[in-house]
Amino acid sequence: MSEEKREHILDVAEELFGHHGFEGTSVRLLAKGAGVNVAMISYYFGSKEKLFQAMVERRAGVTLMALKFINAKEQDPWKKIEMAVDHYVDKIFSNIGFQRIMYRELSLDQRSWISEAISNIVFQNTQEMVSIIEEGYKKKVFRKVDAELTVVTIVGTIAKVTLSSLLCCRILGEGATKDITDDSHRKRVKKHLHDLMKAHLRKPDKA
Amino acid sequence: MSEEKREHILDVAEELFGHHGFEGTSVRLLAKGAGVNVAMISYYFGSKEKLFQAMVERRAGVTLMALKFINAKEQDPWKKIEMAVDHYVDKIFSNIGFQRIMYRELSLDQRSWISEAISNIVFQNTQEMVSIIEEGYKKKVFRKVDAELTVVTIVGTIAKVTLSSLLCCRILGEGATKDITDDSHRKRVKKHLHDLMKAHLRKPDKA
DNA sequence: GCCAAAATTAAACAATCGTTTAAATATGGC
DNA sequence: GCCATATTTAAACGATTGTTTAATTTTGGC
Repeated sequence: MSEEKREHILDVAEELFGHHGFEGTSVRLLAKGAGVNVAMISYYFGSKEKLFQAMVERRAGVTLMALKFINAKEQDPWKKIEMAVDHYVDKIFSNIGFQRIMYRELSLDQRSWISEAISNIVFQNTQEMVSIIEEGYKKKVFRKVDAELTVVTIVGTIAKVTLSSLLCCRILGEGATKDITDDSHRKRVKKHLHDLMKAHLRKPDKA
Repeated sequence: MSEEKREHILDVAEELFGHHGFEGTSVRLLAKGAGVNVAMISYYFGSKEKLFQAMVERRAGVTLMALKFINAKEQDPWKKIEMAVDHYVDKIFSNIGFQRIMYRELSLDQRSWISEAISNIVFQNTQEMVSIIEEGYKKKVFRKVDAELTVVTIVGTIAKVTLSSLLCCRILGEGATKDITDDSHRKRVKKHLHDLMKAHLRKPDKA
């Protein structure tokens, strides 16, 4: 099979699985969406579940390397946190569909091996973020906080905003005209998280 | 139908929908789980979707009243925020299954009327929390922050922790022995959020 | 232009889906 | 104990599920 056709099917799969879930997306709908015959899904990928797996594996693990790169750089923890937050926000906003699939899958007990794979990815990313915070302790620029839950707060905030366009636009209250992918939302989330982390990690003024 | 039997079916439905999703839970599985004949689901509730609706409506809207009660009390905003956070944590930790169903449904384009209903509930709760923060502005005890995203941060943190037992226990790293519902997790999340909000909302010391 | 391999097709497969039917049983007022 | 109503049952309904089959078309090296 041509590589571009395979990629096209995976693109369509990500789109449809994102909107309707795994069980809610039939093989016939996938085939029609990709403009191929129903039998081609089994022919190319083996099964619906293996197509799902291929779709997950295509996206997974890319974030980790970027985080490691940020963390490896020789610079002050404040800048690192800021860069990591920006990277997270950009990454998730650029892959909202896949983001929703990941967290939906994590909350289900349906395909445990995929849940575990996703869990591994998220866990490794979290650890990388934690090590940034811990470096801040050592360099005595951050106060002691609950590092793990601080990372959860960052990721959780972004995940919540990108969970639902409908809800996000109502809560952020910038009119229904703007889509969730609008740049203003992205900037606003970044600003909020920078502000939040600055206040949260700053050492108290010695009185 | 006896009220207790109806409640029992709804309990089982919440459990199964929570673990396997709407499309992943067959009517026959629901019936077997509740110990009734398959036909009884249609007989009692009309359809699988109406059973789902009944299950959602049973839980929805209860949180809002409690929040309004907290907000109505005459006391300082710091105490209100603390109480609201505690209430949110307790509420969500006590209904993890339903929590997962809500956010899963919000991220899907499958049953739009249910998504809208859930969106309404979450939005109203958010507004109530925002008004607590805004009262803090007026009383000049909170600094100006992005109130809406601050609420998203609180809810997002709790949602992320309760999303997956597997992931939560790995990130929080307290051994696989402890379940996600363990009291220590709940306390730790409360402490983190109290600490976070204190740092985030505190007015900077005038230097 | 030929031929084996790969790709694509429509049709059929058994299994399961949500729901309905019609018969059997249980219930409660009289 | 009788009868109308409500409940419960097993069986069947047509539709859709994911996958396979077998026939057909397309492809690329020689």
